[in-house]
Amino acid sequence: MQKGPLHGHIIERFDDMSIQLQQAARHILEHPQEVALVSMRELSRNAGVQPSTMTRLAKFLGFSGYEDFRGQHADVIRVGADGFAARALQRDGGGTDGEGLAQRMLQSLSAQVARLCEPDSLLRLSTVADRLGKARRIYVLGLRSCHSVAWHFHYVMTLLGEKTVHLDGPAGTSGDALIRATADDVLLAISISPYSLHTLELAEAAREKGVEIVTITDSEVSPLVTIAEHVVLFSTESQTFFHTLVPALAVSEVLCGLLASHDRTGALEELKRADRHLSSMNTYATSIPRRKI
Amino acid sequence: MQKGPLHGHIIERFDDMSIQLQQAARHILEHPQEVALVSMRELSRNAGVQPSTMTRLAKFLGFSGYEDFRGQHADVIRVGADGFAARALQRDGGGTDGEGLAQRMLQSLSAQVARLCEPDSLLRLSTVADRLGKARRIYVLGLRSCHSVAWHFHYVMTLLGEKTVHLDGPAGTSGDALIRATADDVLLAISISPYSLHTLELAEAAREKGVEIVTITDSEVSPLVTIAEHVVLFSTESQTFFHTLVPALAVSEVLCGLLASHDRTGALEELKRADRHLSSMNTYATSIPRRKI
DNA sequence: TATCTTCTAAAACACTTGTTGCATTTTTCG
DNA sequence: CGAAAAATGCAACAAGTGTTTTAGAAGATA
Repeated sequence: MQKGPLHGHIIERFDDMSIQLQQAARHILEHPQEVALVSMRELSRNAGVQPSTMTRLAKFLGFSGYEDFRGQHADVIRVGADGFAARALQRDGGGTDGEGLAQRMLQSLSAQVARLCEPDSLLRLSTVADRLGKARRIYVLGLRSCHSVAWHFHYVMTLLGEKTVHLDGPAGTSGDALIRATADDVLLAISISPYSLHTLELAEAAREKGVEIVTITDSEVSPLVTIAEHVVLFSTESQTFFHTLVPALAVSEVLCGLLASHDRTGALEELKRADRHLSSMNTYATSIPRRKI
Repeated sequence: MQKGPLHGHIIERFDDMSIQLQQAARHILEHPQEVALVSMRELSRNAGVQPSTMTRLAKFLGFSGYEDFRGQHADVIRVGADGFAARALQRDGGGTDGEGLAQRMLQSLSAQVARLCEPDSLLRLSTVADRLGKARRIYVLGLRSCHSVAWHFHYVMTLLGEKTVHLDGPAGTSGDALIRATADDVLLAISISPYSLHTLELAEAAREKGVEIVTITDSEVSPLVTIAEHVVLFSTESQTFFHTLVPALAVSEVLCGLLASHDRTGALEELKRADRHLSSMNTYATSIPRRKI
């Protein structure tokens, strides 16, 4: 039984309460969850107290009213679900309104990434990594907002070899690379709600060619789930009007990491080759350019 | 996140639901606890659905009404609290070596995003957001691995208007858009070590035209810092051979959020326009395609 | 005991809740 | 295309919510 800071607060002030208030408080100490789960009137009935007593108790404890009191209890339940989000609750709220939003966004993103550590997620991740590792070739498909994730996955994988093909040609040729896809290949499809129609069409087409589908998507009821062999889920919730792709990118990177760790020596070999090539192409600034002006 | 038998039940019947029912169900799948913790009307508001739809969903799932439905969810929370011994088990849980790496990666990523909440970071973020907000136009530059971040920033911003120009033309035309850049504009340059030479060259060229540089980069000694007016830093440390871009993407999203919040009503207006256009173009799958095979 | 203060019970209040019937829109199918 | 059916939004409803006010009961003080 979890007992938030409220628990201690109630005990502290217990001795100063009137008999009725104590009776109400005692019942709440024994059934903290019920505060959030049932109505005040029902709670007061169960506690053998008048409804008004509950309001008085809430105010006695320093809340603006019973609804505030219940809100706190609800929060305890919410964060109790995954202890990581507990940190998100400890917002000190300082700073300008802009900084407040930024802080809320970042804390929520951090928590969402942490939530991917659940056993179920981890299992799915390693399953998918295994499947991708066994594939002859990996076709990577992610349109619109998911382009960033798809491309990043592809980019990292190109450093490790040439297993991946990015389905994102210009001039509407996105899907053409699938021409030579076979049953030995896998399509990694990435999409979030609202689901791009083109992604679904291409995935369906690939499936009909016998290509196995693996998907990174945002919900159990994503249309991709119905046609995919393996699924990894992530959350897209954000404090803003648009969906976040930070957890999705994290998933993508983890998959890259797992794939690389399957064949550590081979990966290192390929990396060296990429390094040599890129430096011979003068791609990177090897030293910080002195200011000439 | 605990997901009772209700979870499976909803998924099972999901395909038979109408669109509105699906939207409600989707929200509940993602926030099962909220069903018990907030009122139906508030839940429906958060799900973007009419209150009646919730009642209908409950009945569709075989409950006598919404209150029954909520009761079930409350029960899940009640028993979940006691059976938290199970959660302790999943903490260090053995798992395969692959899962170990995944877990380490995710926890580290989560921590790195959380570290962006430091006051210094928050201040830089809001400063940069202000500067970007005042610019006539924002040129966005991110090559190679940073392409994903640059593109995602640009993509989100296109939903809000046409302030941004993505410097990423095909066939080596990346920088051409800078032709019409003036001192009223800002270049948002994103780069990590090893720094792409082309990025530095373009940034330098822009600066000579009087364009102010704002950069999202990985170090105080990044070459971009020397020519940039404002800087936001993030970490790229990862448990793998490649650098992570998850914190960078988080920074980008926060900037988008801040920019949108500067002009909330204008942003909403633009969003509606984008919505109308995209749906008229039939871009998204409005319903899950029934399996025809 | 008389008086004052504190506490409790009950009722009235304004408001929100979950629900339902109806008109309208959208989809389906002949 | 047009009729039938399904799905949706809207508004009204009764019931229940948390709160406040009131009057009276209980207890303390002198």
